[in-house]
Amino acid sequence: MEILRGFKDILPQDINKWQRLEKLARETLESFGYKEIRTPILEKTSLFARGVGETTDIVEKEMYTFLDKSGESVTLRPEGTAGTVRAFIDNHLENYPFKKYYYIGPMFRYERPQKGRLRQFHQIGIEVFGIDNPAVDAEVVLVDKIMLDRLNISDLRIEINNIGCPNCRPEYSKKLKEYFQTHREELCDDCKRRLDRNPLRILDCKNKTCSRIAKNAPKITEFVCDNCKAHYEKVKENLVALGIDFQENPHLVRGLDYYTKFVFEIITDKLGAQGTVSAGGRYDNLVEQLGGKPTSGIGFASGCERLIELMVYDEDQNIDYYFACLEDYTTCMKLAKGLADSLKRSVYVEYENRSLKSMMKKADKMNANYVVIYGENEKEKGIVIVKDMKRSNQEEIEIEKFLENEVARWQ
RNA sequence: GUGAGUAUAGCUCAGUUGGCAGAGCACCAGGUUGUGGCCCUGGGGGUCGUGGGUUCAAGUCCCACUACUCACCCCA
Repeated sequence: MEILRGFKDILPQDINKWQRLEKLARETLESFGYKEIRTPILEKTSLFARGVGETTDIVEKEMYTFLDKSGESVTLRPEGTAGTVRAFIDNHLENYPFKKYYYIGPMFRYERPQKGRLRQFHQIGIEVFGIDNPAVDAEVVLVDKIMLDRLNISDLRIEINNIGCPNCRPEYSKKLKEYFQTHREELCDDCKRRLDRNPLRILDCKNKTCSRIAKNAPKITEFVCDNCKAHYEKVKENLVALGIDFQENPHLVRGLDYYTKFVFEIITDKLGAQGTVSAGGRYDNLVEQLGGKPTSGIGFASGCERLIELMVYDEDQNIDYYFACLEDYTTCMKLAKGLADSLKRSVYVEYENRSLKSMMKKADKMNANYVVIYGENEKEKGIVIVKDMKRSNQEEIEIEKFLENEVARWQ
């Protein structure tokens, strides 16, 4: 039996990184008033088709979609926003005072695996509902940035852009199409296809000829409506006020249809081709599009696997007490129980019949702070030996005073 | 979906012009009687990714398949 392609076990050896990532992310997001929301991993296919966009690559060719036993088409979530919006509408969260949410969990996309790209991957994301104020756009970037700082991830750059709204983007899209149409023959095959479907994506093409042509393409800033323009300018002002460095990238576009106005990406060049660590933006029409009352929205999503590759930290895996039992396991268990239960210390009782030497070796490998030795000699004398592995010394303690003695040690 | 590279022990990898399957790390056991790290000695572990083919003989050469890695694409 082998694991599915593009899927990965997260092993005990690596779990410290994951738990640290989740802990620091939660602390950061909760300190800014975000509440966790947990939505199902499986949703109706139509949610993503309508939310993410029928013509996006995600919906067209990357979703894990199948029929359930009732014949309903269901899909493993490829991203977190659609489900969160659905939950917001379904549960009438517009009447709940907290409108800022975060999620952590697995997402699924059927893509060819490569560095920083898996078929099951994990995202940490936030969503803010019902706040039009451009100040909150800046807050979203700030929260993302602080989270990354706390994870000790550096050398990142923030790129932003204004991609307009349904009032102004179609006009820009049309102009862009006209422009690229005149260079049609020079474009790569992918871009020829994009010309009809989503000309904005040509701006993002890495093909040399395409990007050269794109350089002289009409700029979206010349077409955005006054509303979008004013919003974007305010976001920038707030970012500057918060001391967040950013670059404007007029070629930054998003692959999901729901984005409007302000979009951003946080990028590293340490991860090869998949350098986007975090990305997000505003989606002012999505709630309405999915059947809710007109409600604005903004959020971001971060790729956990990518964050983990970039996290810098000192690993410190250990246990507090290793119990080297030479015969009387019952007594060892009772002693260990006291430590774990009342003192909240991590304990490991050795149940394998090993030599003392091999137990000492194992305790060393587990990076135990203390080894409690209890064998025939100790039993006769009514004591236990507690060895301090870091200082390499040991003491004999009367068995009745053991817990008391250890309580004192940790005070 | 496309391209390139890789596939030998739990891990990282050697393996000459085809001729008995190797190292380091990890694991286990010893190095006097019940004490870790360093060192020394020994041990267990491999259908050489899978299936064909060439050959007296294939880890090695040929073909197919599969998986992994990176890149395209796409995105977090």
